[in-house]
Amino acid sequence: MKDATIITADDHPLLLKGLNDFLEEKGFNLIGSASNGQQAFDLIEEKQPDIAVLDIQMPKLSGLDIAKKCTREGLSTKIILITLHKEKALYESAQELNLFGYVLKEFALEEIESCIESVMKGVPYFSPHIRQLMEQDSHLDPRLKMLTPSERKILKLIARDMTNKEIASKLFISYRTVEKHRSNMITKLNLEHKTNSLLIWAKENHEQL
Amino acid sequence: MKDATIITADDHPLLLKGLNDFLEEKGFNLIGSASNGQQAFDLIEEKQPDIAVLDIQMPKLSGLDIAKKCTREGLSTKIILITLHKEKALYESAQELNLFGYVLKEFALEEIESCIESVMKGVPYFSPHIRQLMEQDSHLDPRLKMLTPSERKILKLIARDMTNKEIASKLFISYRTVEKHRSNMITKLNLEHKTNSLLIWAKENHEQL
DNA sequence: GAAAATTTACGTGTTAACACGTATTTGAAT
DNA sequence: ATTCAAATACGTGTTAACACGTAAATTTTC
Repeated sequence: MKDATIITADDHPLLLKGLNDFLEEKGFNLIGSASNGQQAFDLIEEKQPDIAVLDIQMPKLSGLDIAKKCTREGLSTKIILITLHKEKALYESAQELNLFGYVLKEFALEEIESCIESVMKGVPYFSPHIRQLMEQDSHLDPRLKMLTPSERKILKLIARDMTNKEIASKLFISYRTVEKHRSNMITKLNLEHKTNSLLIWAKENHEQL
Repeated sequence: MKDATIITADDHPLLLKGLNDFLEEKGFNLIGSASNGQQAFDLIEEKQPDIAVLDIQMPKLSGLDIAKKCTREGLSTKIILITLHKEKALYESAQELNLFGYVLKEFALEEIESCIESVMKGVPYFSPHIRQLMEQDSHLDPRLKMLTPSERKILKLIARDMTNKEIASKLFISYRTVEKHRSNMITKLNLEHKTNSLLIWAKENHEQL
């Protein structure tokens, strides 16, 4: 069962060593390893492994970029991403790309093992941890759910440093409308009644918008 | 020479495994390992190792917090920090705390080995990489050097969401003075002449302040 | 197809953040 | 002792961001 071929890639040598050591100790069939995205993709093309365990953030080519290229070029390598961040977008695009797993770096080693073993059987594995986080949106500010679609759109533009007038002309609406949305959002988000509170909030929370 | 006692701590199991495996392969005298900050500090107190290799970002107690506590409690353990980010503040506070080394996660394993060996001899080790980055301030916005001390102080407070009046009363100066500093900073930093340009800039660049 | 939510928009008023000029004081360097 | 940068502060004016109320048009939902 453990004869499925695996390659790994990470730009952090320590982490890569930890991962490779671990896989070898557990008897997995590790056939290659890369320290950046381009190398990783070349390796996948050359060796056509069954599984590739990739870091998301790598110089030149990210793990996600690699997943896209593999899909485009019809490579059947199943991809497991390892990352520091819980990004919802990834989870959502898992179906479109050949993403078979998604593991956080802080997870226990057992979880990584489970993930690889599951993927070997062809069963996608997304940790219960992640499921929970994603589906409950528990890491998101619950107040965000109070906002309507238009409000959200405007909030994103605020986070991109646009003024009410700029937003208004971009969206072909009156700047007074934008002002109103802003005011409503401040109420909904229960922010301090200071002049730039919304801009500040948008800047600080732009990740989750 | 390699009989100096070492403990390690990191909340990412893979990285911790990589680090520990590496140290043991190289024949270092690894006597303990922790997976979070509190555990790490307890371990240092208990075993009083010569060297502690700590991740900066850990739950509960960060690597820097641990360094502070060790200094306060007179522990002589020499601390090496491992981190993802190049933070200037760390480099600057190295002298005050018992920080003996500072290594980026993307560094090669050899560099980590060099660092530990150097610290064993009592010689602080800050990678040439980091030196270069820090001293050239190449990653810093050169415009920051245009700012005077007072301006910088105010800019930091702006980044902490304080209004001119709040800053003024905190610093016991007139809010008009703060306004003037703000205006001058906008000119010096060559920002867009929009109402919130300085707040935006401060928010986006608060890391390097 | 009626009810509810959302989007659009304005009137009116307040405050914070800026521009630009000017001016005094202070501390450090020479 | 003088010079010069920095810190302090005000006058005056403009603009952007908010509060709060109101209200019509549109879309969604049931």
